[in-house]
Amino acid sequence: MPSDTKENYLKAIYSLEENGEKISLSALSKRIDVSIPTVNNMVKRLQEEGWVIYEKYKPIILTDEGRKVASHIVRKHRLAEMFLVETMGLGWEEVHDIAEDLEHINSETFFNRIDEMLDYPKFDPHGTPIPDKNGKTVSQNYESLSAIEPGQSAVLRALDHEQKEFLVFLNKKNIALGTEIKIEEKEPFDESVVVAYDQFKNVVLTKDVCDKLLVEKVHK
Amino acid sequence: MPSDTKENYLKAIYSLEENGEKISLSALSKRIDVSIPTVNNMVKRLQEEGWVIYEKYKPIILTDEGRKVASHIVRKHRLAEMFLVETMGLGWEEVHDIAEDLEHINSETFFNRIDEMLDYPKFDPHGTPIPDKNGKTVSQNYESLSAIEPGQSAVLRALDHEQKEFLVFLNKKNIALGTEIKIEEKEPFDESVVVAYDQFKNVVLTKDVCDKLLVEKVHK
DNA sequence: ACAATAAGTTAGATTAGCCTAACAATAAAA
DNA sequence: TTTTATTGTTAGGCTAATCTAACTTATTGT
Ligand SMILES: [Mn+2]
Ligand SMILES: [Mn+2]
Ligand SMILES: [Mn+2]
Ligand SMILES: [Mn+2]
Repeated sequence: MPSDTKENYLKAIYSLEENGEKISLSALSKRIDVSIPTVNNMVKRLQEEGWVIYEKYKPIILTDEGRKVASHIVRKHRLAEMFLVETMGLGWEEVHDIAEDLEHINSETFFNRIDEMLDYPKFDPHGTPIPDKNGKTVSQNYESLSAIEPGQSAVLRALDHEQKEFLVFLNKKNIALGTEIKIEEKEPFDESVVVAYDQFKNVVLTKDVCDKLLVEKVHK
Repeated sequence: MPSDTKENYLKAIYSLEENGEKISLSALSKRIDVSIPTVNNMVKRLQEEGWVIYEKYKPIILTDEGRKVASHIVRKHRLAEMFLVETMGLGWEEVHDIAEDLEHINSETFFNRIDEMLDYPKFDPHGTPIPDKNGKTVSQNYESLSAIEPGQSAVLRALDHEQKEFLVFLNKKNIALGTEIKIEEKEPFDESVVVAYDQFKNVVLTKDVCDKLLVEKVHK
């Protein structure tokens, strides 16, 4: 088993892969906030231990073993987040940091029980899919709210960032997963939109926000 | 804040102090399973950082700050154990190892919520007191089952060891906290006892086991 | 095609936490 | 009171994970 540190590297590679971003040393360096030489050195070690494949100046690839470990960490992270929200009643904005620690807990018993108590959830509190024990995730086919045309409605299904500030912002606006949002108007100048949802009308959302809201179009 | 490693040293010193054992480098070394020179070196560092007081060839003492940190770790450990048993339904024999990891989680929110969900428990699943936020513990005044005379009864209140094998043994014997045990007979030769409890009669317990069962005498 | 920029590499160093081997001090036993 | 056993100390070394400074290779824009 790799150390917690190595688990974090594998997880970071896995996430970049999940988002279709290119996996360079510098991308990794930014993601885990560590100097490039450090990443360079660590990736070599991960390679020696069979978790990744890396050649000078080429992108980093997870081996099957590496992907298995990484998906297991991600699974534990997302199960933990779900547990913290559903069973313990914490807010979706406060669970990520705690899950960063919980994901490294090494106990099948603990996570099996969480999985069972939550009735085998497929998504975490931010709508992100939870990998199963074999690392498989249900594919999600959402589009960004920015892609929805005026007059159309869409249901919020997931977020593509889980920064505390963003989640607190959504709380303040009373937007949650499942909220049906109607695009009333689009301002061409700054690409902001006017939306309506639940009892709220004429709410303005910037493009930055819309980009991060992953929705499913409503066909009426 | 000290590192997880340092937290473990402080916790070990705290536990030895709690059991009234003398706190030497070699005792610590055995407790945390690390060489004596390593402990020696670490204790010096803990001293520099103000967590302990140590002079060559003298016993180690926690500073107020050190005791505060240590009791907080112990609090988190025991709260975690209680949560794993009471809320998650794990057995008292499987929670210690998981709690060894959970105790280092750094989230007031997480542990406050656990404390709240458990309705502010005073004892962990093994009957050991949980320090409050100020490090205070309710004093327990139990005696070992070995000290109970034939004909007398006593209620099991706590254990002074929580090795998995011991707890599994107690499960097999159907002995739990709260079980009222009557001493029927004492064998002088090997100090084993014959006891009765619930529907069970003529159960033989060795002195080794009785020593570890902390009870409260029943006055009838 | 070439200069500028971005990305990756190498070397050398540091800190935390651990070890063993050899030695010194204290406490316990004879 | 010596001897023996326990306990503590010092010295020297190791690995994991990090850093900065200086340099090299690749990519990009003109
Ligand atoms: Mn998260
Ligand atoms: Mn999440
Ligand atoms: Mn425990
Ligand atoms: Mn316990």
